[in-house]
Amino acid sequence: MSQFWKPGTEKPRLVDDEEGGVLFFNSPSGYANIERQRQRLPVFRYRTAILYLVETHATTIVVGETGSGKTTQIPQYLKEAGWADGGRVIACTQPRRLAVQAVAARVAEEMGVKLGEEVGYTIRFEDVTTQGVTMIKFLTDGVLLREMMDDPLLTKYSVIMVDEAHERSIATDILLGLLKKIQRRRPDLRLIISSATIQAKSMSEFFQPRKSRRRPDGEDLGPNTEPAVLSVEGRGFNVQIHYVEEPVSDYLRATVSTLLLIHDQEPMGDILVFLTGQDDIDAAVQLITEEAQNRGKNSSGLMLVPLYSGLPRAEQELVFTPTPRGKRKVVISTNIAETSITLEGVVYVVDSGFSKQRFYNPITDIENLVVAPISKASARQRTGRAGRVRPGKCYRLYTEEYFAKEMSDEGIPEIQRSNLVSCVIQLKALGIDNILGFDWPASPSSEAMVRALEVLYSLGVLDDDAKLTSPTGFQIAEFPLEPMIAKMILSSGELGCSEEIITIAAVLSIQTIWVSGRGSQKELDEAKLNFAAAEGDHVSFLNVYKGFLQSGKSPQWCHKNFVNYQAMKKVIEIRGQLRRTAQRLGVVLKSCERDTVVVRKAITSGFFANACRLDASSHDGKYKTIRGSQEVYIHPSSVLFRVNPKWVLYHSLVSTDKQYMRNVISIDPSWLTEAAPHFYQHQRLNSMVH
DNA sequence: GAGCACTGC
Repeated sequence: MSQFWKPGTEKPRLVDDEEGGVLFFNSPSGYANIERQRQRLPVFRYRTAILYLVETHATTIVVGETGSGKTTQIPQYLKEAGWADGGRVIACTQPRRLAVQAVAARVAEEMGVKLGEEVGYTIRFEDVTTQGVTMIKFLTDGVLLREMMDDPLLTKYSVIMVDEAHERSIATDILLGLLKKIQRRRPDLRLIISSATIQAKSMSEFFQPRKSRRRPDGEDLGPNTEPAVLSVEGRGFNVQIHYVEEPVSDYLRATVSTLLLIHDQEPMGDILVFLTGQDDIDAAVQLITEEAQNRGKNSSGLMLVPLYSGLPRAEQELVFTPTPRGKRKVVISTNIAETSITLEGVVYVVDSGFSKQRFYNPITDIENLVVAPISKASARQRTGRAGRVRPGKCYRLYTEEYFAKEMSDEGIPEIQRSNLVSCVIQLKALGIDNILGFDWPASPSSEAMVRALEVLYSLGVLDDDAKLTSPTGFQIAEFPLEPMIAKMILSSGELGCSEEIITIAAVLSIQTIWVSGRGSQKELDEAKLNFAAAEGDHVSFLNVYKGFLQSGKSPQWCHKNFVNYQAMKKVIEIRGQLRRTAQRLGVVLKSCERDTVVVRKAITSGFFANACRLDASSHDGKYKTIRGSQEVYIHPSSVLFRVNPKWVLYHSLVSTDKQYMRNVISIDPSWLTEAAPHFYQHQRLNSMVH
């Protein structure tokens, strides 16, 4: 989301909204009354209590609702109480980059200091801190995990506050597990776990010491290891909740009619609608437009604004344009508006009760995106979006009984829904050898862990004892990339094509380099053809990158070629970081010029497990994976679509009605045995070739 | 000839 705001620019003003989201703030606040504002926050009443608990307890869990002020105030209280004395640093982690920047800026302003001095932040590509000067440091939890690779005990921090712990992202969960471990070695360290709701109980159980030591009076045994729990009320307005009386069969139609009902009967105020994805949203916009036309004049005052992350930046920013007088803004959004973006002025929320969620099947090793019912916690979060400026109303398109009896309290933590390859290598690199016995806040399935161990073993990252190999395993862990991509970079050094492979790795790290939503699909396809390489998509990426450089990194060139300029800038940035990492690890930086064979061999060294063979008996482009004989097809967006080479490698699978391979190259099967003899025994492969 | 919830290093 960093496209919304660049540090150092003045407008629009961003303010932390206590949920890691960002609020665009209209009226500038005066410096004079900052102190008074701070004291009006609900958390202020708990200042002494918080400081006392942190002083006396190893772990303090703060349950703070929206608008409590915990994120901005607690680090300042800690600093005022001396936790940053003697060169120590107070850390506060956030799940998202933009939240890190916004909160740091806000706290620096409240303290009247220059951002990057006493108050700083670190996110990937940006370290706005000064060593020896910065006392309060905001950072993404991913960055803190990376810091642990150099300093496993995080010795420079006196207090670490993990904010938004209820979101249960993979990085947060790994961090919590590791911090619990660190605590035993560092009695001086204090943890604050900040969570929005109910999870406090399970969180408190997690931080409960296995056997509680008795503390004889007067003896200093360090802090109490029992976690303390403190609740701070929020400052949101009351939101009235409406349920449907009967379950709805078509939530899209129900959404549209609810929306029009609100518009007809309720006073002015913007509406926020939660749907699942782009398809839903586009369909809803069309339905509403048609319905509004049918109904005539009364429904003409709607300003429909779709919102999802795939939308071009300019269109995303439309959600922040002030609602014209006499109009009612209707933002139709994915989950992005649940946590990442906060909209000012929303009074009505329509909640479909669904969102798209990732699920991972360790047996097939496939991640799937599925429309699934949301949790109660999610429903409450969505509801809260209506009470930011004045009392609001939330329309839930499910019954009250369903909410009470069927909905789960919390969603399944991300770590239990994901492929664990990156997560396992990170723990291994931090010296956690017993992955299956690691104390997780929520344990992933052993199948998923075993599958990750297998993949890492086949990549040569782990040895027979499941220990990180040296140097390969340690080197791969150093890269901020999926291990299979990192492996491909290491091999490229030996094959003499690291410059090309690093470009490919950077492109694969971002969602897409193409512009979406401008012009027709046909135009985009034609534009892509200019860069198409017979060898496949990865080689085509190299052509785009080359063209971009030759144009002098021109935005006009991008526009003409349907290439996303922001994405290309990101590619350059990531590429730079990967080059520096590669150099540090002794990977020879070299270009292979036009030799696409070595490029594809390097890709094969990382992705050999994703090899597929064209099924000769079928004529519809059906492939079979070598590993599991699964039926897969080349995605129509690939340059190899309908080309159907006999042997291919894919980067990832996306499953809809069929399993589609995305980002595909053609290979020679002999490269497979060359790259991974242990994985492809000769006999087996030979029998498939003939 | 079709589809990409959302983050992060």
